[in-house]
Amino acid sequence: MLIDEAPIAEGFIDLLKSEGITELYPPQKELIESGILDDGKNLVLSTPTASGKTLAAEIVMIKSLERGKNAVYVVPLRALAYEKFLEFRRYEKLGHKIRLEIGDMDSSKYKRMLDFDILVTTAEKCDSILRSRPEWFREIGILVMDEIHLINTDRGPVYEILISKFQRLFPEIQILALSATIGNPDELADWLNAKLIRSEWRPVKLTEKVKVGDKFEELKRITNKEVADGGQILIFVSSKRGAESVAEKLGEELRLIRKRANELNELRNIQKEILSALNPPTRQCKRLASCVVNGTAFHHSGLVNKQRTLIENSFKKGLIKVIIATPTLAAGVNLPSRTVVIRDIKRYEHGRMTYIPVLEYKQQVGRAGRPRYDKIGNAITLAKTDNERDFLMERYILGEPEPIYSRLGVIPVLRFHILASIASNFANTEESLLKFFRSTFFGYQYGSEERFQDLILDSIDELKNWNFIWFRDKFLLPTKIGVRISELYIDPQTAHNYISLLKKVESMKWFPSLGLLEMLCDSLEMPLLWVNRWEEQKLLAEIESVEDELLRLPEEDSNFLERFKTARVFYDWIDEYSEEDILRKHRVTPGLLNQKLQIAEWLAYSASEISKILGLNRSVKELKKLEMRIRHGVKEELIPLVMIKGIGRVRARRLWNAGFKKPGDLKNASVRRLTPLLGERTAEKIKMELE
DNA sequence: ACGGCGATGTCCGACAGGCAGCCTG
DNA sequence: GTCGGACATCGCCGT
Repeated sequence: MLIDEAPIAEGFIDLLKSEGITELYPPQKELIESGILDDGKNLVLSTPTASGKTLAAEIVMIKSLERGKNAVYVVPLRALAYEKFLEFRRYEKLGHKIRLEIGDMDSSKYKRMLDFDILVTTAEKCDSILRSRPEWFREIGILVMDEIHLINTDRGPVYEILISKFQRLFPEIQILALSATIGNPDELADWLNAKLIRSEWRPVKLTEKVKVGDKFEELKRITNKEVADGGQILIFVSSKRGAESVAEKLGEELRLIRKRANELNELRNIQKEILSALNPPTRQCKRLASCVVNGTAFHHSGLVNKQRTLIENSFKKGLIKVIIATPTLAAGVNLPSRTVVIRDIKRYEHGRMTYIPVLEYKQQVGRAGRPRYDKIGNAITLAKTDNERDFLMERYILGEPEPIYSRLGVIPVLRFHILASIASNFANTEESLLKFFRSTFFGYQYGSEERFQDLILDSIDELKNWNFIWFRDKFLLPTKIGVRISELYIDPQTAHNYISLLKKVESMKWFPSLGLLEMLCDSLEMPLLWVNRWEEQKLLAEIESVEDELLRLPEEDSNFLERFKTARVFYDWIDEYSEEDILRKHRVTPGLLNQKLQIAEWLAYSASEISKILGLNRSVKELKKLEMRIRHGVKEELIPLVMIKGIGRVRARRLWNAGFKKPGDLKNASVRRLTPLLGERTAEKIKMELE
C-alpha cells in the first residue's frame, strides 16, 4: 500500500515521505484496513521485531490527535522511552507537543498540569502519574502499550493494572497493544475486546542457522568473514564475564585487520571518551577502552550509561564492528546488525542451566538485518553437538513462541496495587476491588479460580494490619501514611519494614549511617548483592566488629548477610571511596553501583517522608542527610559544598582540603585562587552561580 | 645454563537486567 | 551445567 492512500492527515504523509517512506508495510496496511482508525476499537498487533510497529502506532496516534484527543505511549525501559521521544519529536514540525516523563528526571517538579499531545513514559511512571495526577490524562484518546508481551515478566503486573485503570477511568479510550510474536495473542485480544493482527512478516528476510563446533573458533570464523565483508555482528552471551572476555579475544583477532587511518583515529577518540566517563577510570573502563580500539566492545549492565550509549552510537556509525552483549541489548534500544550470533542459548537460573524461552530467542535473533541496508539478516546459534543442533532447530527455528501468563496473582504484587487503588480512591469496597481485579489479564486468566478471591482478601487484611488502610463499615479508606506510601511508589512491605524499625530507634542517641543503610536495603525494591563463600567469613567478622553501628541484631533473618554487604558497599561510597576501589574491594562494577545508588537514594527519601508523617523528627533529619550523601557520594562534612551546581564529590573534597569548607568561603575567594583547584571554566561558572 | 615468557593444562567457583520520588500555594 | 579465569606446569627461545 502506498503511503498516499493512507487515510491520514496530509502533513503527516508529507513528513513520512520526506523521510523516504513511500510504502506501508503489510501489518500497517492491515491495521488501516481493520477499520480501527474509524471505529475506535482496540487492537492487538502481534508481529516480529522491526516489522514497523512504531509507525503503526504513530498512524493511530496522529489519527487521534486529528480528533483533538491526545496519546500516551508506554514503554518498559527508560532508554526506550528516550529513544521513542527523540523519534516522535519530528512531529513538533506539525505543531504537536511531545513530552517525556520518566523516573530519573526532575522535570515533573512543581508541575500542576502537563501539556502534551503525545506523552512517552515508562509503565511505572505512568502508573505513578495515574495515582497522583490522573487529570493529566483528561484528554486521552489512545493508549499505546509497547512490548506488551512483557506481561509475562516481573514487570508485567503494572502493564495490566495500567490498562485496566485507564479503561475504568476513560471508558472511551482506544488501546493499541504492541506485542512480539507470542503463543496466545488471541487471549490478549479477547481480554481487551480487541481486533487482532498477527503476522510473521519482516522487512528484511531472516535466515536462521545452527552451527556445531568449538564456539570460540566459530565466533572467530564468523567475525573475520563478516568484518572483511564490511558487516557488523551482535553476539549474545549469557554472562557479563563472558561478554568481556569474548570482546577482548575477538579484539585481538581484529586488531590485525587493516583499518583506514581516520577510522583508527575515530576509534581512539571513542577510547578516550570511554576512559573519561569515570574519573579516575576503573579497570573495567580500561578493558573496554582496549577493546574499542580494536573495533569490538562488550555491552552489559556493569557499564555506566554514558559508555553504553557511546558503544551503541559507535556501532551505528560502523566504527565498532562487533558488540558482545548480555540480554540487555535484546530488549533494549533499536540496534540492528546484519549478523546476530547467539553463543549461549542456555542461561543459569536458580541453580541450573535452562534453555531460554523461544520468545527471547526471537527477540535476540530479531536484531539481525538492518532495514534499508541489508537484503538478508543472518542469525546463527551455536551448538555443541549434532544432537543439540537438532534440538535447537526443532525448538527455536521451527517452534512457536510460548503463550504468556499474568504474573499479578501473588500477594506482594496485589498488595501493592490494592493499596494504590484504595489510596487514590479508585476502589473502596471489597466488591469494587474484586471487580477491578477481575478486569485485569490476571482476572481474565484466573478469575474463575477459587484462589482468586482469597488472594485479594488476604492482601487487604495485611494492609489493614499494617495500618495503611482501615474499614468504616464496608468502606475501605486509606490512612494518611497509606496515601503517602502509594504516592512514593514504594512497596507496602518495604514501608512496613521501615516503620517498625524507625519507631524503635527514634529514641536512640545516634543514628549510625551503616545501620540506616542496612535498613534501606531491607526492602523489596533493592536487589541485594551476592555474597560468595570467600566473603562470607570476612563479612561475618566485620559484622561483629561494627555491631554497635547497626540498628538491630544480625540474626533477625536469612538475608542479613546480603543486606549487610550491599549496605557496606553504599557505606564505602558515602565514605568517599572511588569507583575503582569499590570495584576491586567488593567486585561491584560502576554501572551496577550507580543503579543501586539511585534506588537507595529514592528509598532514603521515601523513608524520610514516612518518618515525617509519623512525627519521627530525628529520623527525618538523619535520612535527609543520608539521602544527600548517597546522591553525591560524600562524607557529611561535604554536603554544603556539593549542593553547589558543578561541584561533585571530587571537587568538593579538593576544595575542603584547600580550606574551603562552605559555600561562603568560596564567595570570598577569587577565581584565580580557585582555578588551580577546579580549572578556570568551572571556577568562573561557580563564582557566577554563587553571585 | 639460566631466566623469562608464552602456550597448554587443571581446577575452582560464579553465573541477565532494571522501574519507581522530589511537590509549590 | 558451563564457562572464564586464576594458577601451575611445561617448553621454547634468547642471552
